[in-house]
Amino acid sequence: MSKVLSSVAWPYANGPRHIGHVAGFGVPSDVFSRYMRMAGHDVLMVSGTDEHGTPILIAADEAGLSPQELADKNHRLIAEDLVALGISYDLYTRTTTRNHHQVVQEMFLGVYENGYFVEQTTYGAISPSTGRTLPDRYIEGTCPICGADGARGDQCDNCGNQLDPHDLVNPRSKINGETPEFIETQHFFLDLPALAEALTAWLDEREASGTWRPNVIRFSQNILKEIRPRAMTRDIDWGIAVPLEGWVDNPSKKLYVWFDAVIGYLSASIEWARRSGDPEAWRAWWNDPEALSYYFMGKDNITFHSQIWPAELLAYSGKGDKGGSPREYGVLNLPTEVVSSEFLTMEGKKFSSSKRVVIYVRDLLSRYQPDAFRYFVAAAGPENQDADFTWSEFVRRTNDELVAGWGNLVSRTATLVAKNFGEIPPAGELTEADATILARVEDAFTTVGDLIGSHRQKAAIGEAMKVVADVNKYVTDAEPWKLKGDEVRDPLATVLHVMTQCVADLNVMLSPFLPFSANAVDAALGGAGDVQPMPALEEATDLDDPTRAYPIITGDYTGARAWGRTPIVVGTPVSKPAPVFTKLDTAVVDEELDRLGD
RNA sequence: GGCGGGGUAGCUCAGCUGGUUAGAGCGCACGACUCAUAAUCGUGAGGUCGCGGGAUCGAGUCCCGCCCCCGCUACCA
Repeated sequence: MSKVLSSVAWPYANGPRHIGHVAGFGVPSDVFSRYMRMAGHDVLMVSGTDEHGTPILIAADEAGLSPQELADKNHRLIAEDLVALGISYDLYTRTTTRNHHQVVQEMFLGVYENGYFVEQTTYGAISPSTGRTLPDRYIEGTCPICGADGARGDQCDNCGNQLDPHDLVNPRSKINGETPEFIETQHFFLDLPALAEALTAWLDEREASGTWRPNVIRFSQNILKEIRPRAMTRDIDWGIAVPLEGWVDNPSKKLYVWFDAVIGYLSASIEWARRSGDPEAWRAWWNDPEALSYYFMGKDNITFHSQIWPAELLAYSGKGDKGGSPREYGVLNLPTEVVSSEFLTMEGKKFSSSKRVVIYVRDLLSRYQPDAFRYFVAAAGPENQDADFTWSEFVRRTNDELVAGWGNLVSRTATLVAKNFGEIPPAGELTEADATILARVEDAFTTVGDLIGSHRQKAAIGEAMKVVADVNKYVTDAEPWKLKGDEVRDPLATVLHVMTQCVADLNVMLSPFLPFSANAVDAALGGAGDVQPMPALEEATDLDDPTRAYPIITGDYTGARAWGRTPIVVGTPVSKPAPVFTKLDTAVVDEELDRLGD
């Protein structure tokens, strides 16, 4: 049994999340975490809403809200969506808590005292009307190279050249059209070159483990080659204050959102510990070198998890070229594995809210079962390469695989048992076919478990579904519906017992993927419906500010079923079940396509 | 431009360090069965593995060139 930290990417609070987001970090992290708990590990699963940064300000301005009001609104929406998906966080919190601010400032001071911050004067754009940093991408103008209009500050889409915003002809703000002002400004840069050697050693060691996805490790090593200092502060009035004299009271200098967001993994662990009653409990996952940590995200976040975050941890721990020693948090663990998904597209196109090429989590779950979506992501998601979500494929996967394959096996098993015995019958002497299918199903725990443990969820659920087909075949061959009469009462009981055991096993095996229906199937077989514990939304008080409350996601997952066969109990009453999965009318394909923009 | 990924049956995709007649699911055709949300089981049709070269006894699987598609490209989050 190991301590396993399950670190899930922090959804950004500038709006509700679409299914592409949760396909990347949500479903994979939950499948993994549920499985690891069942396998006996001590899992701490944390995340939260990322609420700082320029896009929040822009979205708030558009909505006529303050940044905090906008973040409050979206944090709640996002948290509700994640609960509805059944993502089993131990704590899902947010970055505007007092606790998070304190932890981020402590991390800053640790890095600062060890000498890994260098103060530099830079030349940057600000909005004259607000005084805020104007990021490159929010500046547009005429390309100085090809003369095309509409070039962005970072790059011209017309000629493809990398640009400096200052070189643009007639630069203007994309936010309000005003002409940006270029000013000299002081910032703290994280001295990444001084950490490059330690980062390289860490990545080499991780590569040697052979567990990282090849594209993630290669991309990470690649960006290391061109490593250079990066500014960790911004001219902005929304964010976490820089905890140094002359800076802390400056309302227009804040820490860069990414500096603080990745620290969320640590601050959420600490918040969880404080709420659990043992404020030091988080250390078992962060200070013990034996503890494992897995980070789940979409590929756009790789840089921040395989470079910036490890660099912050190394710098705080005093493990770069400049040495140093940690402060109160001690030496902190680096990621065991950065598990990145590729991207999900929507009907062949990139998700785009403005073009209405999108389906939000909330809208999908208002019309379809969460497990149908979870199944789609696990079976056909962007695990190793970009994957396309289409409504016709979603309907097909649901109807032909979930309903017709697995749901039907559950249904025919429970019905046969209910009709013939009304309870789980005892097994008599096993035939070779009985023994073979029982062994086949039990062996699959190892195969499927190993695949989930190595983040090959597509292969894992594919293998489980193959076993479902094998059990269906066993039933067809055994023909229990032909066993009528007292003289075949025992053989009938045996077949139904074996079927029920196989279904119960498969239900446990599929439960990390399909937690809601796992509980329904368990109930259909006369169980308590408690195979998979579920997360809940709670209204929590800020630990350091009694006047403030916010929703968190938490849960008690200690009751998760063990990974492996649990013998069914003879005599358990079983009645004819209602369908567990809803078959979809193929008309929904056209209905949903009509909702999309062109 | 740079980096990365991908182009394999109608569709979605497996094919690890090269080796017998290239696989799965779905779809399609035919058959079996009827316990089951018309679900299940079997059989079959269907591919010059993007294009062109190359080294090899032998390549979808290695090397070179080319053509398409997608993503990332760091002070955007």
